[in-house]
Amino acid sequence: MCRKAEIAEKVSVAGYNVTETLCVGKDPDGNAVECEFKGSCPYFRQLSERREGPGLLIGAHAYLPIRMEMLAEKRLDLVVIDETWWQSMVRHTSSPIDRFTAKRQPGWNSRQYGPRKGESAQANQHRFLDDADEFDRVQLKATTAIRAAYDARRNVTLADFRAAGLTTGDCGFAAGVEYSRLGRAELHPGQDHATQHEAVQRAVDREAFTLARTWRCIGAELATQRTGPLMSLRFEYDRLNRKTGTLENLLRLDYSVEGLFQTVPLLMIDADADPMLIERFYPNATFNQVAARWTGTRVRQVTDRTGSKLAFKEKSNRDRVRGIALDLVDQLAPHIEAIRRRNRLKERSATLDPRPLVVCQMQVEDAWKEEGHAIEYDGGPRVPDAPFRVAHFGNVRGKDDWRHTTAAIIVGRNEPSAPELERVTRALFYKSEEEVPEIEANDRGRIVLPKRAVTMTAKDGSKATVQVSYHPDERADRVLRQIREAEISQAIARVRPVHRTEDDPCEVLILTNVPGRIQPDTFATWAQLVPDRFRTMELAGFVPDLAPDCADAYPTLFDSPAAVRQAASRRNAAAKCDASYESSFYRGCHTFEGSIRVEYRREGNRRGRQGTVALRPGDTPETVAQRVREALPDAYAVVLLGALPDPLEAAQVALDAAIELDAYIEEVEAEGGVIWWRVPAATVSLHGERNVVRPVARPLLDPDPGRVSAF
DNA sequence: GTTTTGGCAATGTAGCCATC
DNA sequence: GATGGCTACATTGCCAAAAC
Repeated sequence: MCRKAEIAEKVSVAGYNVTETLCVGKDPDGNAVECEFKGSCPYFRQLSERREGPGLLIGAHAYLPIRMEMLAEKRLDLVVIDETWWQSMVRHTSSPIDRFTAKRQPGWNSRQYGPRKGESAQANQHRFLDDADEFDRVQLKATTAIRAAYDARRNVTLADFRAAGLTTGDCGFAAGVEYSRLGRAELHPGQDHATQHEAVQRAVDREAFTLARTWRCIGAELATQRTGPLMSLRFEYDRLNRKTGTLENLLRLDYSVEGLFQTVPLLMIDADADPMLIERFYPNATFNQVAARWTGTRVRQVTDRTGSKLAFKEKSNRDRVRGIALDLVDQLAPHIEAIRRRNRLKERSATLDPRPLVVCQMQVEDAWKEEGHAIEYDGGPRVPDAPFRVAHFGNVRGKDDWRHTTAAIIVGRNEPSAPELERVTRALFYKSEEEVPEIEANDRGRIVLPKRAVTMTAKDGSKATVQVSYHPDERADRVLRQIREAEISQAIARVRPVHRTEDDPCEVLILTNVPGRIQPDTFATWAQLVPDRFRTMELAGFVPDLAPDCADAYPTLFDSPAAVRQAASRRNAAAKCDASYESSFYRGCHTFEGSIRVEYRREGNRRGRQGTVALRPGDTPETVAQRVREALPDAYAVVLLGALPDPLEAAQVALDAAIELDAYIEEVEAEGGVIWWRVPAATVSLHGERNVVRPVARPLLDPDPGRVSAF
């Protein structure tokens, strides 16, 4: 990227040769001079490399509208444009109305009024004076139309300008006069960045660029058959000027610049390409669809939450999203751990990082930072403790850091307001014959996008009807979808689904009901995804068996022991049998996958109480006991029920225990005894088929199951 | 050393209320 | 109407002291 890109574009727009003005040229005295950054300029490096033969030039989208010698079309065989570039072509600027109507003269010092071949000094001066007179006449026409509309507090229309006699030709002439006031000798490559910036800034101060652009926009719209308000030009009344602290009435310009490379073969690669938007810049484009197969990527989408910006201003909703993410991280933990072991030597590489990616609105990312969560965000330092990585909408395009992530969670969506959407659409299509209709304010005076019902179908055949906002104008609606839906597909594309295999799977969770281009495998509801309070305790790592202990350990989740009981009762009502099996099974086995049973006592009650603690890598009896005491500071005499295996071996131990228990039950039943519950078959099969040579000799219901004290 | 008993922690259900 | 949060109330069951 050029270090003077913003100067380069202005210079280019003014019709100057960018290379001669900024890169390599002559100063006013005719001395050869060059840009201070030329030595480190990737542009020039690419240029010199290319001179040696066929080559490849790489530049940012910002170059698309800039005329540069190196990018002259005759020098190029093929231009390739990647991803959504059209947004970099939209511009907005504004200037005080009275600056546009103020009396001004052409710039005598500009190259426009330099002596021409065979032109006498007198003829030269006449040409200047004639232009000054002509500019006065043109300006008067425009000012008449603008003043009338301004006094009536309405937007100026094309009919107003036509009635005043203004033509497209007038506007082109006036734009040239504005540029003449830039001055010629003020810019040359020998100046340092600051001096050039100042020179351009002086021109900006003189509003030459803005005023010239204003004429160009008016001229372009006058060339249409429309008669209504201008699409590119609006009055803004009583806007605060932050620099001066005064209120101003402004002419606001929304327009788009034109893409170069119209005569050279051009290939655009864009998964979300919209033909109408591309044809706006490249009318002769043809479109080819390339089908891509995804394997190993499972997509789930919620159908009952939109995920607006407003919704995530609520901390409770941000917490719920965090809960969903942590839940998914927990479910994927064995997979993540296996990848980490495999990549142990390369774990510093961001690309190989298996931790899930959460893509959210910027405000959510900022709030999490502020709330002090361990968070690793895109562009920030590595935070190994963070359970997942975070990036925000608008900042994920083209990035490749999440190619091997195990999951992506897309949180909410970015939707522009109706007026903003209309501004962008008008900017894109200001030269077209059709106006962009504007949405009227509702009863409360708010301008909001209407909604319509859209039915989505998942790959599993299930259907969901959701309310989705849209714009009645097709162009605006396409722009809306480019901003909203395309950003979601871009976020999903970060996990590189096309390059995945069954061995490198990825779970994608879309937490918005906006239907995108990507068909989900299945739908989910918000309630299904948000962990309930018991799951939240599990994710926190310690689940006491007793309700009062739950309430004490998690005061933010439960107000009282009764609340725990009630919640448990309701939860069990939904899956009564499972809960009984599970709790019995927990109690029967000393260890379960990734967790261990603990017993402890609390002040004021000598009775032993139990709970389950999630194991972390490297855990010892002391660290487990410490976590119990962190949750319940008055807990003492914490013991672990059973030995503490490596968490990764815990599953094996649990399987042994389950098989052992099953054998015991069969034995009891063979002797005519009755046991009212069985180990659920799913628990045994969960860990896969495994040959067990013989059950462990130790009786399962050993009254002294080898307790390990933490003290 | 064994059994009984009182106290109370823990549990489940019913029902009310607020919110979505 | 569904859901989630709470309290009241009756019942269950555990622990430890008391009684045998």
